[in-house]
Amino acid sequence: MAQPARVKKLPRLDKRAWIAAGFAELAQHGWDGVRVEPMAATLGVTKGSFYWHFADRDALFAAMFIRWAEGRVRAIRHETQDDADPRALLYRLIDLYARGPNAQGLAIELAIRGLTRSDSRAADAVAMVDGERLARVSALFAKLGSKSSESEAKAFLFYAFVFGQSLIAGRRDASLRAAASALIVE
Amino acid sequence: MAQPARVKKLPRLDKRAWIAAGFAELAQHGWDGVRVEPMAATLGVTKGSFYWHFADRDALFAAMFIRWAEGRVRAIRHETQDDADPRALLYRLIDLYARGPNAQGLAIELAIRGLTRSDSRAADAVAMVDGERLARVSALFAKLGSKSSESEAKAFLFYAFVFGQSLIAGRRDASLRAAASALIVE
DNA sequence: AAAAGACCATACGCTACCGTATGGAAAGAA
DNA sequence: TTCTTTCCATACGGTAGCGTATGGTCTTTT
Repeated sequence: MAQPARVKKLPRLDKRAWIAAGFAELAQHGWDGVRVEPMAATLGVTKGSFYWHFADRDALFAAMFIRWAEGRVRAIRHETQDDADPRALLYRLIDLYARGPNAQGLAIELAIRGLTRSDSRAADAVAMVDGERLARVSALFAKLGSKSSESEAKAFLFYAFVFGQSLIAGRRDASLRAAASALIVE
Repeated sequence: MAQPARVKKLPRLDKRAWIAAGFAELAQHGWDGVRVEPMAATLGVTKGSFYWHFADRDALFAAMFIRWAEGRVRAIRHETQDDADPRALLYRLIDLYARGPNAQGLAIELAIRGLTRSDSRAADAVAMVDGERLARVSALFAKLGSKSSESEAKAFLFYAFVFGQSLIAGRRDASLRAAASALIVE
């Protein structure tokens, strides 16, 4: 009596559920944590489920790359569609990636970027996302009056800063972050 | 006849050799690649050697954190001691971390930074290095005429950009990188 | 030369996974 | 209901790597 309780009733998982579980592990323990049997345990199933949905562990990785890229592109388009006040939007974007909220998503992004050297599929996904981001932000800077070449440079600087800041900031230096942001946006 | 040749004669390794091998693996295959038995094989010894020098695999990690932090701090002091032309020095620093040269060191740095969330020893090492870097670069900006608070913000922006750029740049966008660099330094 | 210490080889037990094979149960179609 | 498809459990065999135990071989000291 007293089942593990980890599960509501009958899981009946699909690919999506496994991919989501993969991202959860990736965010917390890196690629090292994305292992079939432990994930099956936390999902309340056995690996029999996994190997029905995926050929092998690597197939899950591939699916995660694709899903991540698609999701990111969609999110970026959504985040940048309200172009009433470009300057305010830029500040909001910085906040969006500033460690505090969505540490999850940031960890995932960094983990995927860590593979770009060795895994071409990861590199493709990242290239796709970066292309979308740079195009969108570049457009925002153009709207603020920059020339085409300058807006591209600013967009590059913008995103390089956003990611770099997430790497070096220790959660407390909010004032430093704000001051540096102003240097870019203003 | 025809030994494996991987080794000159009698290795007789010490801690340093193992740590160096650890960094080599880390740069190429991430923390996943830092495994005792495979490393022993490429070093031409057996793991008997490893477990004489280190208590366990984790002890190697700890040693790597410390060595990395020390080496980085030393390097930064050396790189920034020639303060004749601060502006030129800043450009040189950017080049130093721009993917092309020293992809090795960059991969190591990113790998270590990837652990800061889960491993406090890695977090300590990174904090130590960042502190040194920010202090040094901040001093450079001060020398260029910035006020204390502003020079700190610029230093923060500078290093955030440097690392972020290494994450998103695809080796070819040298012109973008140059334009963005000018936005910071000038 | 003999003893002490530093370094490594060999061999072993053990755990954590991977992937496969096969037989069910659950859910939908006929 | 019966058949079919979809999904999962169970049970294997296999590998890679961790850490230990023990004895051997250099190297240095006395």
